[in-house]
Amino acid sequence: MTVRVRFAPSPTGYLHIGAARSALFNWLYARKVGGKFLLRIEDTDLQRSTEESTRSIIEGLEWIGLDYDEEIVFQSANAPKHRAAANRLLEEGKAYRDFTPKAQRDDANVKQGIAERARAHAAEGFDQRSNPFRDLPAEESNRRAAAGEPFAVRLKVPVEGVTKFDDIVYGPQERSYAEIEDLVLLRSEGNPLYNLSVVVDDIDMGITDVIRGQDHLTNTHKQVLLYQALGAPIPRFAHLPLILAPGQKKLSKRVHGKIVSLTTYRDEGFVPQAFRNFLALLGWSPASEPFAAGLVGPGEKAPVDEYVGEIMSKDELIRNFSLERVHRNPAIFNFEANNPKRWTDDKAIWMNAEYIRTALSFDELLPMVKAELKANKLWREEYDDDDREWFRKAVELIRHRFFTLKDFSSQGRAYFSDDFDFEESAVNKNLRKEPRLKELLPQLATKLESIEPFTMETAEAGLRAFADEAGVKAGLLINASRTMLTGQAVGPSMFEIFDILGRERSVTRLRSGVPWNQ
RNA sequence: GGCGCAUUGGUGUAGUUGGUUAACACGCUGCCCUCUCAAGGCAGAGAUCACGGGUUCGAGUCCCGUAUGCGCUACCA
Repeated sequence: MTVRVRFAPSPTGYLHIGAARSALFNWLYARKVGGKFLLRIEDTDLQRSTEESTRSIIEGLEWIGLDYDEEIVFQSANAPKHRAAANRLLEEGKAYRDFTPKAQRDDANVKQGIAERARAHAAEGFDQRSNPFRDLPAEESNRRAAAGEPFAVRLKVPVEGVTKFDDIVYGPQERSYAEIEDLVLLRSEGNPLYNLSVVVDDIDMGITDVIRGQDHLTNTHKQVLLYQALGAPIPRFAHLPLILAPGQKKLSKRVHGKIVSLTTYRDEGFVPQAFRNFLALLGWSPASEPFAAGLVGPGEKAPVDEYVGEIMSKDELIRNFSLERVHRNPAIFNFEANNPKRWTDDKAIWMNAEYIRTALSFDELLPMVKAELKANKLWREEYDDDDREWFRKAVELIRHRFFTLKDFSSQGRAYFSDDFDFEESAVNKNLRKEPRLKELLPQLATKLESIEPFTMETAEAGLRAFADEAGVKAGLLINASRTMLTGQAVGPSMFEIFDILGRERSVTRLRSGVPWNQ
């Protein structure tokens, strides 16, 4: 049977990186086994669901390269099916009407209220099967319903027994019916609830493998009960460890802000391949090669030089992926809220840099750099045309020290525009500390103008000769030139900068008095 | 409170029938390279494998307990 998996987010906000990771694992699994990856938007909570959020989910998946098969399913459109399923269970006596008036809950402390009630129940030896309407005769139930009395529909969970399932990640799971309440299927207003909707839709979509967050592990028992009541085959389940904040705290937008949203990474200049690679390694890892290949027997140490790298392309990720190697312990997303250098996980930033400088080919990198430059009005059409080779050379020169795509328009600005800012610290360090530079640099410019031909080598020879004549160290002129030409104290080799900027722009910038006049 | 899940350096992880000095990546420190900053190369610090018992000649690996964290315990999803 063909594997069919789904990613089923509720569109109540940005796409959380934990959800994105779930989507990724579903997708990797589907691609690995030649199955189908489906997308279902769980928009049953009409108050909280927004179209904007749906859009951001779809954009997020597209950005990170997860393509889905078949049409998107909107859960709200299936409400009639969910109701029909509940009514069928009602008719078959597997569910019942609960005429207890709906309890009012204040949204502020729901969790706390639930815990308190549960504690009270436990203290008095509460029986989950104590609902007085559970065994109301059908005629009376029908009569009261017909009379317009509001009711919720609950599943009639048997008094004795256990639900069991084998989780691919967490192993065999068992839960006594005594631990499971008669869950509500339909609210008194007639709207289906989460567990019912999920199960009915998963059956409807022919889902064979349910891969989702570990927060649903105990819910699964309720869903197994529903599959059984509905007479449908039970899919395989694989629950994924949660992604937590430092200190093992829940990663939430309210306390952690934009760091949890996938789109943040797009907006902050992440390469999608890099972020996908990073995410894949959160809660999963490939078998290290010596073990995978059987090169190392039990008890033997794996030779270090056979370690499999962590930088994996889409195909490598798919080839190596397996649900069996997903971990059970939660992964911590490491970052420091008040440290701009570590606004997100170090390793994510490192991996992004790795993609920018080496993992990506120039052709793969080009469209991203282009988009970044365009967004900052630094793109010129000639880069795609007459200046194509120059542009390539410039990008190859600077990409090796960048961490995000944004660096191309900030640190890299001086390569693409004559209108760039001088960093105060660079000016102080490389220019102001030596007053003679104000005179020397224009003289250097004149010297460079006389050099024929103007190349990396001749520029270097010219500069060094000029330094000797002037009786200063070459390093002084080199560092000063870097600041004059790029506005910065750091960057590529100075002679490569001369070469890439060309004689005319180099000379003009050396003569500019701008940094001194600021 | 009940039930469930987890626990290997700061972080992500490897560690496949229990077997010598617990491995790799990120981060950190130092050195080399050098016109700066990265990158790269080399070296290093950092883990009594949550804690306490038990089984065993031997436990990160098996068993029990404790602690901590997380999840579920909703007419939320």
